[in-house]
Amino acid sequence: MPTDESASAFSAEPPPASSTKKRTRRRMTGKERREQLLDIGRTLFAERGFEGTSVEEIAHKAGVSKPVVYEHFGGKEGLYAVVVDREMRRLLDMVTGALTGGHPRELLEQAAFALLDYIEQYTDGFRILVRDSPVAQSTGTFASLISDIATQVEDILGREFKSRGFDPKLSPLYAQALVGMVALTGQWWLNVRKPKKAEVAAHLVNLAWHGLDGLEQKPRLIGHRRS
Amino acid sequence: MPTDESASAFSAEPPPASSTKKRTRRRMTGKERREQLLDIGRTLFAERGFEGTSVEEIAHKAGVSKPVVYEHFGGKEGLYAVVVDREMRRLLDMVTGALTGGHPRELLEQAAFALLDYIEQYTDGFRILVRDSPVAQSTGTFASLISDIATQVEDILGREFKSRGFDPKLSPLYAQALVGMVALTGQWWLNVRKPKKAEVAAHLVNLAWHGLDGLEQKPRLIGHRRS
DNA sequence: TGCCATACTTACGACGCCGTAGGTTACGGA
DNA sequence: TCCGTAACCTACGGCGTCGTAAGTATGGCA
Repeated sequence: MPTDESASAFSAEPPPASSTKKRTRRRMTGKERREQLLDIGRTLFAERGFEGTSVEEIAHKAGVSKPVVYEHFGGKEGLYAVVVDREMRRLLDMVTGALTGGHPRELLEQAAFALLDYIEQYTDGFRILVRDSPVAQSTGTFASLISDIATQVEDILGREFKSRGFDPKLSPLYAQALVGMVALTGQWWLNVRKPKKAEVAAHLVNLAWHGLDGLEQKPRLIGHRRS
Repeated sequence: MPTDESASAFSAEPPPASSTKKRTRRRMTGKERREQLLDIGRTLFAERGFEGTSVEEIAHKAGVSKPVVYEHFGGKEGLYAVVVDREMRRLLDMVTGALTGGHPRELLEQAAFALLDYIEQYTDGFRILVRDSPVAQSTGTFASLISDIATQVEDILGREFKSRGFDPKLSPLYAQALVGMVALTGQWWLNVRKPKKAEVAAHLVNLAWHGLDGLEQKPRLIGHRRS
């Protein structure tokens, strides 16, 4: 069950020492170690939050001592910043990359599906993005990074709105609403895993597109590409 | 600007000592102090999170020393638990209390409006509910308390679904989607305050009811009671 | 083979925070 | 006016954590 990308190619703990001789621990290149620390940090931040995670623990899980972390990132905040930055990039890339197709409904489908994809593939990253950043007011005054993501999606809606004769000033509102819909449902789905992802996506699009009034019984995705 | 209810009737700091004689500090009854600590705790937890808040700081802001907090709540977790419990009660009361009217669309309107109301009136409480709980897996495996709230709303949807011939197994999904929609939008709205609350509610209901396809240009609330 | 940059360590100082032991003050009633 | 109870305080022990100073091993390359 591939929960999260884990590039760490080696066991974090030193090998069980089959021989009496103390097996000299594998030495990584700077880059390798850096990536490994990022992976571990992401995992820990996701499950304990920023303040709840200690540098010592990160270092320990990497089978390494504290100063190594300081060497690479200058501290906890540094590491966290890089983790968050990468996840935001990734999510944004996935969402915008999925926005193919001209029909607005197709766009909606792709976006929703991409977000669910991200949530499934990079669960830890998603958990971090949903939490509050420690250095609040960094980007502005947004409470959650996800809310921030939504603002980057709103221009897509804005264009659509304009072409339909709606007030484009409302696009941020609707963007937040749509993202919130998918995000919270995704969060819930992570713990239930009951309907399959594609089915969840179909229902979400069904709701977003037709509304409660025109709800269909057995919704199907139209422009569905990847599994 | 009444951001949050703040029952604290006295300044937290001791009076600036106008005379040379050390002005003896006001003494509260147990109940008063308890409420005051809850207020302060709510505020601090909202802005710094659970782990980021220290008992010392809470006590200090109350113009009191640490052991007082321990006397009343037995520790940080105790205080936090009470704060969370009260906020969940409050939100739930407001939402369920607003569910009057028979037409499903009216129900939706009332609920959405109530949630926005709560967000506006008890901002700090909302911020706490949106964050993760420190003792995760306490209620189950839910990441956010809001998600938990949604599950308590789903049976309303469930009934409606059954009467419409939809699969009631899907009501949790749609409940999460609807709550997520309002919650994230509310969070965003807290920092923008651009359209008025009633207008936001109208648009949200518009989206939830008609969907993107049947969007109306100037939505109006129907069963709108209080301001 | 020997050098040396780079990866990594042990050890420590300082600080903040949790939680408690035990003493002190105010206040209301007899 | 005295006394008991409820509200509150000072002072500490202990722990975990951050971040740094200074030294050690490793392995590629001349």
